[in-house]
Amino acid sequence: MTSPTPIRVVLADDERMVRTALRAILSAEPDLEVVGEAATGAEALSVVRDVRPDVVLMDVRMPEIDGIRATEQILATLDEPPRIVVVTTFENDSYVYDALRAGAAGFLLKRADADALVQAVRLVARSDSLLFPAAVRTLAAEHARAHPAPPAWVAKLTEREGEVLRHMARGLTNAEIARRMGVGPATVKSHVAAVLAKTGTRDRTQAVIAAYEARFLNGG
Amino acid sequence: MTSPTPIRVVLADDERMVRTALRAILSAEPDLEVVGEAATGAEALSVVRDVRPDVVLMDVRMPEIDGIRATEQILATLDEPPRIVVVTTFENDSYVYDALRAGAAGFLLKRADADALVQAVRLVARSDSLLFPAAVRTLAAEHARAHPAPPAWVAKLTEREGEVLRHMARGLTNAEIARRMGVGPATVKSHVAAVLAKTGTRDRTQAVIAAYEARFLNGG
DNA sequence: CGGCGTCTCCCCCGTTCGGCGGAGGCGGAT
DNA sequence: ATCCGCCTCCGCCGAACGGGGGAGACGCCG
Repeated sequence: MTSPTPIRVVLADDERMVRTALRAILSAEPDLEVVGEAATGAEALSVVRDVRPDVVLMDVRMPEIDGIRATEQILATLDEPPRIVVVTTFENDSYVYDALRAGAAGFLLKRADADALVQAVRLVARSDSLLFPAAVRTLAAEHARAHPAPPAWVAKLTEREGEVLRHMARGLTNAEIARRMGVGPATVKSHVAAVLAKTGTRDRTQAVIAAYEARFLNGG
Repeated sequence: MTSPTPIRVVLADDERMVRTALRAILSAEPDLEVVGEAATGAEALSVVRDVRPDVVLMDVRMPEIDGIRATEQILATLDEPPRIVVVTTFENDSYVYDALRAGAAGFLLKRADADALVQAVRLVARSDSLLFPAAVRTLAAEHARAHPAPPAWVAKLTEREGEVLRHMARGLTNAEIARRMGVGPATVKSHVAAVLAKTGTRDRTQAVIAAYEARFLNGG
């Protein structure tokens, strides 16, 4: 059942102890072979280019180039790139998203036990026919589309104008906004006019549209 | 390295041949044991309740109760539920999302080779410390928020009313909408009134808000 | 001190909007 | 043949809206 040629693995982590531990775990398996190590993202790039491994265990936090960027560059520059498993200590969500978007084949926590580690390596080496393959990428892409950079006018709104826009985006009239904010209707009119000017819109409807497009509303 | 007690697996698929094939593959591994089979979602539920497996390979399409619902119910009703791997022929995105949302531990294509299959079973049995665990759930949750069920009023809008609402949501006035649609302003007024009535809103701004909240606009 | 931005409020004016009721034509369903 | 839904349009009215211009108060900063 064991394949004739072992799975060639490169370890990229700035801490020597981590590399040593990983090497010890992987070397105990006859079908796995650690063929290189790197302590920085840049080093990882050149090592991978030289030894052409099947799998890379890539730490996120590393000097010079972090693991995410190293992953991107490896996948972008090599013809038949290795499968890359991003390794980190904490399951920071944005790391996971970044790793997915960068094209990593998997995401592994350092607290994972030895058995999970070796099975992860075998798994990613075997291709992505398993466990949320391509679809996970589309999820990550969707996540990226869901968090675009906000337009410039958002920062230019004063606090009061922002409040008014929020109320406008809830469908309130000027009079209602005035009541809720404890000011006169004329004041609200002024704020609305300022909002229209800064958003480059001509009426409250267009302003609300702009607010939605800019994802100006936090809840919703 | 092999654990003393084998991993207990239940197969749920309405096609006998698939079950036989899976059983053949899994039985060849000393650390895996097929302890039950089910041909329907309902059957899967009772079998799992009886034999208490570690892992369930669950087909999506099944009579009576589909695999997704069966997964939901198993996870909801059992105290220490098994890890469930959803199996299907095509990598339909919505299936993947549904599986994730239902709480499945993995997603497997039927075209996956035997080795990938057994490693998948071993992997999910070993817990989710690996390959996009909890974070994948949050992604799925985000996807669910991004694609909620549209409100009832969407279906009740006539074609013309829908067009008008789209134009309203682009910030056009009644007169502009009338020009673009090649009708009189009075006609647009009628359509707008109908839209307001059916959406339960009192002015165009609130209607546009409703359109955005309902994701009535396809692009954007 | 003197500008500057912000928040507050005022008046006037024309436009737009939304609510009301009505009407005719057209096509599908019963 | 009749009803019903949809699309098309009409007039009238009050309310809300947006533009214009202005003004006083406050605080910040150079």
